[in-house]
Amino acid sequence: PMSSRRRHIGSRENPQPSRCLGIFGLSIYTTEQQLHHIMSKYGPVERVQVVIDAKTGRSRGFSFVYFENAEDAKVAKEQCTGMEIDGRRIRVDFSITQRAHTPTPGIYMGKPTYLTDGRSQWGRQKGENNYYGGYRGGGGYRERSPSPYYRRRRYERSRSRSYSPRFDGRGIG
DNA sequence: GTTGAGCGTT
Repeated sequence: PMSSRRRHIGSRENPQPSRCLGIFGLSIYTTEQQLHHIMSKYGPVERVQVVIDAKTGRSRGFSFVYFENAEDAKVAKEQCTGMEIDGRRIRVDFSITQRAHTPTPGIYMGKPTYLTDGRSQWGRQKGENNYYGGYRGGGGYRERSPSPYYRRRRYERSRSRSYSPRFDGRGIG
């Protein structure tokens, strides 16, 4: 049963149309300014908020965009889902929640982003070397190949190297 | 500089 003081409408699978869009799957380098620029094509935008992780100060990879008109939000949602920004394919939906939580003085009451024993949700200790665990086989987290995401990023990085002595026309010597 | 999924704590 849902609280009568709920701050969200609808459900994850079935968000109800509103002026507020949630944008997910963002690169952590995508800015509110970029998003504003993109979303303004569909109508006046009241506000853009990229959600920042309080601990690291970096984007958590999602944001909320408030349009002035729900109709514009609808069009933007339809047009922008699947769009690529900074190498990431984004998902756009009507927001379930309509605003941030009310700030609570004192201790943080939200869901923890990280497990409290310092172990990430992938079972690796923070700071542990990436390459050695996997070769033990049988349960090592690296026995599988890197994720498609990671391989793609790696590929793009290699493509964007600005200088390569072998291929600059002069050779190495 | 970016892994994995993610609905927000000014």
